[in-house]
Amino acid sequence: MSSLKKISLKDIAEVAGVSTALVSFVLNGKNKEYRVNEKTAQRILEIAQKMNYQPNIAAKSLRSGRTKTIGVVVSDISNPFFAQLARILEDEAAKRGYTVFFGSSDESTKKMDCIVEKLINKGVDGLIIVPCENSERSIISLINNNISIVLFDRYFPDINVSYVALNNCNAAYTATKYLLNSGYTAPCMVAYDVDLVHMKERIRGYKKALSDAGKRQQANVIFLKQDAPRKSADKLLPKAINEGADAFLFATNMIALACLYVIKDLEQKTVRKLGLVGFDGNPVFDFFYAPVSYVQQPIEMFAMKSLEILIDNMANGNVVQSVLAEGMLVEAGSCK
Amino acid sequence: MSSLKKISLKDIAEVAGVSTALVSFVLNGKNKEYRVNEKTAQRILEIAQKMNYQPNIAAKSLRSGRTKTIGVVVSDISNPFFAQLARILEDEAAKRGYTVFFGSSDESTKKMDCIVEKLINKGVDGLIIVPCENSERSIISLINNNISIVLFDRYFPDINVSYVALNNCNAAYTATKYLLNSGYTAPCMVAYDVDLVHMKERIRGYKKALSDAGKRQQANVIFLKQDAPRKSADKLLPKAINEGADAFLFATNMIALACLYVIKDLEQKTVRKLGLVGFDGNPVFDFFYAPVSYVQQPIEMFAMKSLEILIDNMANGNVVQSVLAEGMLVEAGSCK
DNA sequence: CTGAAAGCGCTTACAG
DNA sequence: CTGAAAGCGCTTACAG
Repeated sequence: MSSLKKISLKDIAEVAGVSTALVSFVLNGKNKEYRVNEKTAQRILEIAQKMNYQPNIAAKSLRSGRTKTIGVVVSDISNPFFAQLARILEDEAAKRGYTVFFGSSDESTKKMDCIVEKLINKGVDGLIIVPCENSERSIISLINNNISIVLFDRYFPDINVSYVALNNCNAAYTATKYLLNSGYTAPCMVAYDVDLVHMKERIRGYKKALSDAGKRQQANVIFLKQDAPRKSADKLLPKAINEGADAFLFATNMIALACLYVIKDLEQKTVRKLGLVGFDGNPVFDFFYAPVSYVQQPIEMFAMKSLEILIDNMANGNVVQSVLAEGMLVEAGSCK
Repeated sequence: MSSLKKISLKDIAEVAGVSTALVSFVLNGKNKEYRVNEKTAQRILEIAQKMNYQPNIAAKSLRSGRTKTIGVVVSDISNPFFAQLARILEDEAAKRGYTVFFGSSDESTKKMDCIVEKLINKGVDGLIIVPCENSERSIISLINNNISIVLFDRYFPDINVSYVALNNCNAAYTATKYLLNSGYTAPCMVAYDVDLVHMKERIRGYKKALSDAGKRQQANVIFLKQDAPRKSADKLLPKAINEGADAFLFATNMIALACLYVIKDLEQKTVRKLGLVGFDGNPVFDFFYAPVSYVQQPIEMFAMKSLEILIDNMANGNVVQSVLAEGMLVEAGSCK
């Protein structure tokens, strides 16, 4: 680090000829509260400025017990959806005086626990977590320890904790309805075989749309393995098409990508007839030879809301506040 | 945060009936060095374990002046190249007991300075920086303040500081040669109009390859605006093709993407004849109707090396160590 | 309106 | 081999 001796409160106090208490009051904007003499306050401020004072965060943290730091645990920071989230959180948190630590769980509860423990140990004031399958216990334990926390993207209906997520059921419903209205008769949903609400809800929306269209019997959900989506897609997609599927609803961006890799190698004339809708946009869609529509998530709003709720919780205690936002269907050129 | 009172050294000391000094020695693995009684050490360890002791990082930092934290400043964490880097750094740093803070400069020196200042203020032990245009002064000032730092992806030949980057000249040379060997006669390079070594070097490699092939005169570099690459590509690419360009070398992933958006709307038969090579892979390449080859950067190795050098510098003083790694050309199916 | 002092949890010379 | 104590830089009751 810097070899220049850092300026401390004491240095400023000496130059100003006052006590460190006074300097602390002034630099923390508490000069009114402690009725510091206006002129003295002014002088202290000027000196601090001139000496380019930077408070020692470690000392502040030790004293106050707060670090102005928050931890964010996502599935994988290199996944575009979460990379985008990271960027927005980074900027927004900075605006509010917070810094963010990121961690990737790879959808493993064990890793998630490990990262959360490290983050808490680092002294984060609160956590934004994308919980993975079977992580209910970990989340409950955090709540019991009175740690400020907001779940993101997914949540557990039985756990009373703040969350920010998409109204997945509605989004899938809209997407499916769109396919049906566009003339497709047998849309098939491609999902992950995981027990997480966002997935369940997307499937529920899909089924509900079919049901409302009098096609309850035709609901057809293909489940891919989360750790090898492409491999399962390789087998299952052609089979579904053979059995009459004329459209696909991809439950996540990664699923869409895996499936498009498979679909692009099928016969072009077959593919051109397919209706395709994904969750979250992707440049790849623009280059695919058949149009791909998608549900757009209001990710910026998600990021802001998560932060807002978390910061409010950290300041005023944990009051559960949740956001279930609507997605927006972005139609690709013309879908059929 | 947690409402449970955290366990401190003192708590352990009381239970063990020893002084906090002893506990500190043992828990920091300095029991040999301070010749702590073997049995006492064992007992302390057990008690610490049983009480689930977690050291207070703020106190440690305040005392030691180190935070076991490093700052990473990239152009934009949501750019896939840097998102990938982030993921690897996060994992590797954790293995070495470090945590990482990220910041995005948006290629602005002002933002870069601002982020760096915040990071230093947060007490990071060192920095990995992707320097932006005209940031020489900022880098020099960091060096003068004796801050451990490793430049990433780009560097300044005139500044004596550690860096980890691609051998850009060689990579561009190889890519251009590949195009020439594949039968293309007038490859054109598409670059950003910035004064950064990595860009200059890529252009130099391209020119050198042409020159070595006796085509020095045909060198043709198109410069896109970094803040609106697509817009400039819209004008300049068709013009280049009209003037005889039969292949393109895209200097970055973002440039490739912008150009492919433009190219895909051109006449198919024209495009199919084009030779296309980019820097860094991209799923989009797999879906483009013409094959796109690319130079692959050893990003994992980059991340490891940066960390290694930085950690070494932080421990043993700033000894300049640099890595200039070779890229690897990944040929798309068949290029022509 | 201001200062002296305690204390956050740790590490480490120093003394024995 | 072990303990008492200083001090990292800050905040904040407390006394005046």
